[in-house]
Amino acid sequence: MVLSSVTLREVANEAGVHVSTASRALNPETRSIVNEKTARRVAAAAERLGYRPHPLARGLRTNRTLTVGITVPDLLNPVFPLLYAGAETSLRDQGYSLLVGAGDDPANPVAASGILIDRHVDGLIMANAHIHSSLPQMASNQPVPTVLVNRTTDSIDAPSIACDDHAGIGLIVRHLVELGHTDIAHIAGPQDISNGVIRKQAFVAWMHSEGLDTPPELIVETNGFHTAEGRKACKRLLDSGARFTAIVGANDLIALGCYDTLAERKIKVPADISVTGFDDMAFIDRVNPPMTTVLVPFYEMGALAGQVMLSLLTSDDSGAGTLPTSTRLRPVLKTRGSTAPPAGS
Amino acid sequence: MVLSSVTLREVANEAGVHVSTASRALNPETRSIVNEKTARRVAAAAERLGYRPHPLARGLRTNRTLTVGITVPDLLNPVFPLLYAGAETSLRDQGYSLLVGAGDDPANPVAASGILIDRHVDGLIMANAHIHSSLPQMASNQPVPTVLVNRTTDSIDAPSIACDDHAGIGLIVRHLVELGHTDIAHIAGPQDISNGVIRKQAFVAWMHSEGLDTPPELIVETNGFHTAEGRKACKRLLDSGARFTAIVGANDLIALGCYDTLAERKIKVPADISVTGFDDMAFIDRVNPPMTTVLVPFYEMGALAGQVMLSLLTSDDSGAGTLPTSTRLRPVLKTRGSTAPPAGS
DNA sequence: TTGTAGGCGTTATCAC
DNA sequence: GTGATAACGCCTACAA
Repeated sequence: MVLSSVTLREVANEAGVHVSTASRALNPETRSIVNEKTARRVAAAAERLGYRPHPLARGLRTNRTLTVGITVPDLLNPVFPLLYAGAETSLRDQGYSLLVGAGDDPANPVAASGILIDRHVDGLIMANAHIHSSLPQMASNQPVPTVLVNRTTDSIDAPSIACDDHAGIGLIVRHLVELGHTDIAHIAGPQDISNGVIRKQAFVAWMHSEGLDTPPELIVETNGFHTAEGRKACKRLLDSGARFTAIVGANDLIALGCYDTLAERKIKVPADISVTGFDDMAFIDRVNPPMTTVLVPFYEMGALAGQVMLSLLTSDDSGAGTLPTSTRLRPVLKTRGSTAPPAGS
Repeated sequence: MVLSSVTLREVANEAGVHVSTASRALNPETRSIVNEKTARRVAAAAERLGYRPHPLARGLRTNRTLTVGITVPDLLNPVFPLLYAGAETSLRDQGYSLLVGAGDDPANPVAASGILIDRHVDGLIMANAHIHSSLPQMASNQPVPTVLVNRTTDSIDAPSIACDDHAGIGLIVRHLVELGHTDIAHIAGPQDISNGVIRKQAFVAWMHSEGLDTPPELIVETNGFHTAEGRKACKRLLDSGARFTAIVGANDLIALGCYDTLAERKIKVPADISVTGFDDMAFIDRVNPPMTTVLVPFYEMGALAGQVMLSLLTSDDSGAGTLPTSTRLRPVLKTRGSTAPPAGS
């Protein structure tokens, strides 16, 4: 239990030593310098008085806040709380707290991170990068140690952790082809977001490698990974008059939007048209019909991002020899009730 | 864009004034004391240099961090990100940032808030209170300004914002009675959480006021508002051999657990048994069957909690005349596909 | 091994 | 109305 605001000076008095000795005794890094016995006396005094170091005073002095910022596009998409939980788990043990910034404005990608930077976070985990996002700069005029997660971009030179979207789309396309589909549509995500681009490119590539065609009218783009965008895009697809028996959604929410539009038009999933998602977000296995999708390990991505951040934060040579690694996690196909052989077969 | 670490002293130099004058000129509270013209000169210099006050230095001096902690039981339940978003919206405009603490350990209710307190949050929004939770204490040995939200407890003397659970259960019970149900079971939440207690009591009260019986075997309790708990409780209910045609779940997740157990036993919802939830969490309208539930305005609750917190934080007389208000927001019945007249009618 | 002194950037209390 | 000075609590050369 946290009790009173005891200062280091009081601990020092209680232990009969001077402040600096108390400081050294309590700091793991410098504990070795101090006499074994006095160190224990100080520790005991600190314990007895319920001493808690003042984070602001310490931070002002050390120029570190033990705080890491994490920016996510949208907290209401359940995958991002999951990502957060992963990162938090990795960082909490080392004494770091997470400060969340939510927002997905492409025009002002730094908006969410700006407030975090102003608060002097020691590092930044970006899950909302746009392709042209630039690395926000820190008060010290040096870039904040940054880790990209979920989305990547070449314009930020930072370690990145993401899902192997190319492979994921491959799982989906092969699954549909095995079911007998040949006319497959794709509702792509925004093309200023890496996931949107990669999944679309992967879709084309895998279709071709299966010997299938990808006519332009069967690929439509959205302005966001949201249900409403999925609804609109699905309408465009249907209104184009093009024939297809399956829709590959760029993520689960877009695919959910397809559910809505198809239901509106009395088109049955999967009897008339198969629909697939991407992410395997919470509860997507319980919608009607349960959605065939690809699991993206968001929790693990977050946990890994946290660990990479830790290694960035504790690397002695700051910036020089740190190698920006790029990790791609393996997706897993989740076959459920939204896919079936095409009507004609 | 945040650029360099310019200090107040540099701004003062640039403007040709002393640091203290610069401080006063930049602080809205004290701007009036300083000469109109020099104030503008300082402001211009600050703007030109891209000055950002150092939050740690300021906080160390003023003993305020412009940070509010929010503790939630479980970020993976989509209602809590919603709550968070509401609070964040209210507080951000006033310059406050939110620090999240997640956890729901009844044995150590302060666990989640402890880390926040240690970081000297200016206030605490508790959404994870247990009935016997005590008010965590601040470093200053004075209680942190606290707002209870979502869950309440008498053992903490703080303003509270919650849903009118009693009324909500009334909506549910009347709905089921109108459908013709008379044998209605309740799967209650944990009885060390206000929502669990109130909803259970309300269930009994409303049943009686409808002239219906509540035999003890038709009321089972869970250890948490989770799907797994709902599954287990539903099994106990069925295995008791008692007859019933409807289950009132203490929240949506518990009701989802019922879906699972009932499906396992080939019992159809709502044909054989009707099931209701509580919260109207995201996507619960898309499960199979779409769940009849009661909407709890979590976003509004969060926003209100943020505003109450602001008034606590800006009240001049600290603690003396502040009246702990208690607000109950109105729930809304959402009739969907998980409820129907009982089989015999 | 321990004590001394200075300063991180800001605000508040003086005096001018 | 403005300037000088101290202090918030902590860490860290440097000196002893």
